[in-house]
Amino acid sequence: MFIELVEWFARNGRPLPWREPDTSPWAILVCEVMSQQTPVARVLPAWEEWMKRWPTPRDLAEASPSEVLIAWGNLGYPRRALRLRECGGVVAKEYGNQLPREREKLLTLPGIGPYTADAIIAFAYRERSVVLDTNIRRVLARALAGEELPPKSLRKAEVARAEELVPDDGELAAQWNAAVMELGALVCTAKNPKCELCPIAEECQWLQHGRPANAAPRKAQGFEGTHRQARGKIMAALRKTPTGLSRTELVAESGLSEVRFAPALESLLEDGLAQTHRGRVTLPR
DNA sequence: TTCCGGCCTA
DNA sequence: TAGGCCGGAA
Repeated sequence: MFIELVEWFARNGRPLPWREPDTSPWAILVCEVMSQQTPVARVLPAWEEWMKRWPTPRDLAEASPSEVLIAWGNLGYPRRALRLRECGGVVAKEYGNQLPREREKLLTLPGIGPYTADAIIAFAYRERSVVLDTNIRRVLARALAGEELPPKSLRKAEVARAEELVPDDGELAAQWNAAVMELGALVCTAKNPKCELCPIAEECQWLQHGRPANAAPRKAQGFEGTHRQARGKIMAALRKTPTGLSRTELVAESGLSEVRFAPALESLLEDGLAQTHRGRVTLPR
């Protein structure tokens, strides 16, 4: 399985700039955080500009929150932009501006959870780690367990199953993780997978069993999204006018009704994504 | 309109 | 361990 996947990756992997060997660990961290929520096509230009502007953790930490939020633009989930900046501050102060390599230390950094820590260990430091993002989880669920999709939350058994496949050698482990992830992104997709292009189709339990649908289909998103959407509209208005707006102007600019506006603004203030300043609402200074 | 995701909180 | 957080593609 290793050879098939790594050879497939060598031929079919996308030439993404952060895969260049001279990419710094910090640049890879930035890319991972951006990619947590956003398709590669939109991360690409944002990452290029971001790294040119703030090449090291300290550079980012020294920028103001409002600058950072404006540069983050519409990448989504702006709390993560603030956490990334805080993360830069911790790395600058506690680790001499060098991203640590130990998993336990990475996990203490703001905005860095198990997936991102493992991805950094693999892709920045080329050391062995068990990377489990949704792409990899889906590929393994299909190939090994014959299931269409993995469960929502990670169980120990799933980690153990993945662990067995990761090579001992760090460089080979990094290649394995990258190859499985890319297969999930390009071929073994959630919908309409291209099994005819899959290098491990012969071994895939899911394909051999006729691609059965998941036992319990994921429940529909329903009616949510309105609050998040309202937050997004307010953030967009604040990015557009960094000098700030009166509350009345902000209601108008966001196009929200008062009943949607009020709780959304309140939650943004609580999250530190906005602040009030002499009767005006602004991005955090 | 529906779908996607890693971190964090409760 | 489930649910909230964002925006754009399909």
